[in-house]
Amino acid sequence: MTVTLADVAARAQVSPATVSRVLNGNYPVAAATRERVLRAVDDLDYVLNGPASSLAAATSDLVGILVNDIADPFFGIMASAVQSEITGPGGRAGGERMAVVCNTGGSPERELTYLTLLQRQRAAAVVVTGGAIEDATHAAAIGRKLRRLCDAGSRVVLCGRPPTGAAPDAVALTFDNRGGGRRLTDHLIGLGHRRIGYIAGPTERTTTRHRLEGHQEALAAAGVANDPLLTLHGPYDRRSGYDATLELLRREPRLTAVVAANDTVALGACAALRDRGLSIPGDVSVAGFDDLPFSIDAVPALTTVRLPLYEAGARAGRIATGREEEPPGGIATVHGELMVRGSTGAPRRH
Amino acid sequence: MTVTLADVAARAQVSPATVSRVLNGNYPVAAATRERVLRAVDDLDYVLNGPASSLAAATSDLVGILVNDIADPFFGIMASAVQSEITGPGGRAGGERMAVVCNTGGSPERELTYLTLLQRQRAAAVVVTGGAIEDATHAAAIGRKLRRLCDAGSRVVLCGRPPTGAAPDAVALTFDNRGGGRRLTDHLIGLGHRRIGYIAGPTERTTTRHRLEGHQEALAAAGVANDPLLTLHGPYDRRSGYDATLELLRREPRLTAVVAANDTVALGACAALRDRGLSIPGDVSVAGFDDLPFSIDAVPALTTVRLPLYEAGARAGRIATGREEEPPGGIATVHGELMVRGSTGAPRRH
DNA sequence: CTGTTAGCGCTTTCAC
DNA sequence: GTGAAAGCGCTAACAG
Repeated sequence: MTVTLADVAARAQVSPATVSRVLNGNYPVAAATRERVLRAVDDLDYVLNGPASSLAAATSDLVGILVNDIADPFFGIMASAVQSEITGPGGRAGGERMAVVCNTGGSPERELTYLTLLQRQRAAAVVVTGGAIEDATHAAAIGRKLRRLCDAGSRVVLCGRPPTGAAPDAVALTFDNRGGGRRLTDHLIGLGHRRIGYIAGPTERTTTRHRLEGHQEALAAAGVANDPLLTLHGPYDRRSGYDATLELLRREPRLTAVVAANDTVALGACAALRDRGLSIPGDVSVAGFDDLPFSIDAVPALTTVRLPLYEAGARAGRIATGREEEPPGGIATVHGELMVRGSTGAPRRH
Repeated sequence: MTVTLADVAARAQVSPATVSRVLNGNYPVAAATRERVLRAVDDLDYVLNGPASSLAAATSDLVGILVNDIADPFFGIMASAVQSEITGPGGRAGGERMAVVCNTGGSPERELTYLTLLQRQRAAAVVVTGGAIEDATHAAAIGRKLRRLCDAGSRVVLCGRPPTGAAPDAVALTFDNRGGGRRLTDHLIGLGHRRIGYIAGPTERTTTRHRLEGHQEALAAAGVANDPLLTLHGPYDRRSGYDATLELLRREPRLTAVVAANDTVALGACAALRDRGLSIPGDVSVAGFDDLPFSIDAVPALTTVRLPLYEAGARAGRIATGREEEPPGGIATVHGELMVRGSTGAPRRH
């Protein structure tokens, strides 16, 4: 029924081994023979059987990419970058590696499931993006899984996630969330703000904690009291920013600035302020994090911390496929850049 | 070295066949035996070898999703929806199917490459999202490839792309781009606009053509001349909207409205108008297409055509995995909804 | 440079 | 309800 490598061999009048060698291009074959084989492949519309090939060779051309939410450009950009870098020479079968993008929804269970599935597929590499869950049990389980993946021969790269002690072989490209958060709030304090609301991400995530810690560090350094009432937690979505902003306004009418966990949340904050008839930054300044493409189009344009998501993803992809050397110690920190734009300004006078 | 099914069988004191049956859960096995096997699996940290399993069973649990640009929420939303629906009962090995998201960058070559790769992996299903290239040669090549995939047993679903004559077995969920474009321009004409610029997408794509045709249909119906100078083509990005808007303003100073090929392009148009000191919609109205999440946060909020991307993707995922019946004739049209918001209004008086 | 020969680890009839 | 055995289609030594 379906045409196999043996059929191609028969038609090209060579042995199956030769066909395999031509297809994988990793072994010297006479030009004439190669021609004949290639023609036979073409004539028969032959397509290599991936599972059979992976089984025999004990590796696959699949590269897993774990993301929290593929519909969020934060992850989309990284995934796209990883993918653009994993193709090319180095793999089997013409270097055509395939990206398997897995949507975990931020759930540790799904994260584990996908890691198992990738191990099952004998993935050549796995890139895990985004912050980690801080729950000790889950963290340990995921660490163990990552280590098993490494042991099984998959390369593991964390992109935007702190290193896991449990998986020492995994390379980590960590975002400097703390430093970025620090600089952002430093900027606001420099403008004269003192009553600053903070809309944090979901609890129990490293990204959330680090950004928040940076914020608090800045407050402390400036001698500004850290009023716990001014910090709210919520998911990384617009709604959370909207609701939290209204709540902050209720709790502290003298609020002059809102720092959001990321740009999407900041957009929600802006919407809430507009709906309340408050001007940005005249009445309240707003700042985000990440510098996603839409942030420049907010009105006024969003002050934020630019994370080089594409560059980080690309690097992760290269490391995952052995096209770039690992950073020393297997860990590299990726820094963000403060982008001061129209959404922040001096606080209003009373 | 690595633990195999035979190891599990030995430890559970059963035959490999039995272990396989337990793992696949598609065959009666005594409860006690199952328990023993499951324990052995756990004890040994056994993970099924996917390639071996796929080879023996002649199918895989991989579902391919082709997108033009994973960093674009338009595709991210559909991909996420497809993925959320492909897991669950029906597949082998506990129903855990894996999504393979492939970024084609809109290039027909890459599209073909990925389809081949998916065929090589013996993908259980393939969902192709986004508009098709209109070039006859490429269209035919892709049609042939899709048909071969169908023949090889993969289910093929087109999501947001017109049906391909070449692959009659493929199910198509088509977006009503023409109708949406028509309603959008009808709306502007209803407001009194006559000099309307149109920033179309890249040439040679069905999505571009259909949206544009809808626009022209509306002009014709209202007896408004279709000035070819007022239609510009460009990629689906912000930059294109920005540049094209400046060009339109140059070509036609009396311009009172700009219709963009999608929301991202519309955002670029808004930016250009702002930079020129023109107010929206006071001086110029702007409309987009798709209703991506950020569109509501544009200032003023963007008038656009909402496409139910998530719903369409979810349906595609269900059909791809046999959890929902195909639409009659294998074709269904997905309609958009006109969302009138602040970015469109009556034209200014001269 | 090319052919021969064993498997890779699993599924699946076919018996029992 | 369970086991034995025969491949699935390919790759990788090993010869030549």
